[in-house]
Amino acid sequence: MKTKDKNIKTLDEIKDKYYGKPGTLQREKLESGYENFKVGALLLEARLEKGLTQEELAKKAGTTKSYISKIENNIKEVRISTLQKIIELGLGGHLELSIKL
Amino acid sequence: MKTKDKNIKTLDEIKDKYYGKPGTLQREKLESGYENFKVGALLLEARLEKGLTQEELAKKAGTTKSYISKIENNIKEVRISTLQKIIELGLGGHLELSIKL
DNA sequence: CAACATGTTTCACTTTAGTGCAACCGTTTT
DNA sequence: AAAACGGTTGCACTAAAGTGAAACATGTTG
Repeated sequence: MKTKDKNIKTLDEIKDKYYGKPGTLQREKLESGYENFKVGALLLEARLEKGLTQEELAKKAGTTKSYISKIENNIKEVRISTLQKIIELGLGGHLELSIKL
Repeated sequence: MKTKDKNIKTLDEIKDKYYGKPGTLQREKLESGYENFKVGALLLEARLEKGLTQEELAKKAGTTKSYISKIENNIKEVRISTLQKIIELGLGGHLELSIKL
């Protein structure tokens, strides 16, 4: 890829590559945050906004790029505390949770 | 306790009991959603708003009251997908996630 | 094309969430 | 004061997250 060039290498290009063109099922899921499918997309987007590679994020968060990859591709479920840790340490942000009834 | 009397047996009374009077450290953490401490409080509040007992929630969500108790008391970490399941099946609501950078 | 960067995948190993059940503790209720 | 209700705690089991490291795919750059 090559996302180092100051963040914006267009998030949409990334989405196209990872989730298909707009209109496809996967892309719709990404956009609407369907089920836990959202988790990977959420982290991916946040990471790209920070202009970090998986490896950089992993190092800061105290984990490995392979694990980050698995989260972003929704291959592994993730604990809330783990996601929080990655976001806080790796991205300097924080996770917000809320229950809508 | 006795929360069946049409939902509101004052949420604040519950908070007092579980997290101490306003001003204490635990209560502050609850109110401000500090770290993963928030997860238990979040579920507790949502459940009380629906006027359900742990057992009723557990049954709907397909789990046990002991597990619900452990989540509410932050004794066990919880996966995002698991929390989603409990909220959707048990409370008829949904979990919202967002990353603040 | 060779070297490099980024991300994916596999394998193996340790820890822990998820689950069930049973016993227990305080409060209410009868 | 015994039974019922709501919640907590303990133990044991198994499925999967969490972790590391290495190999691989692919695109990019010198």
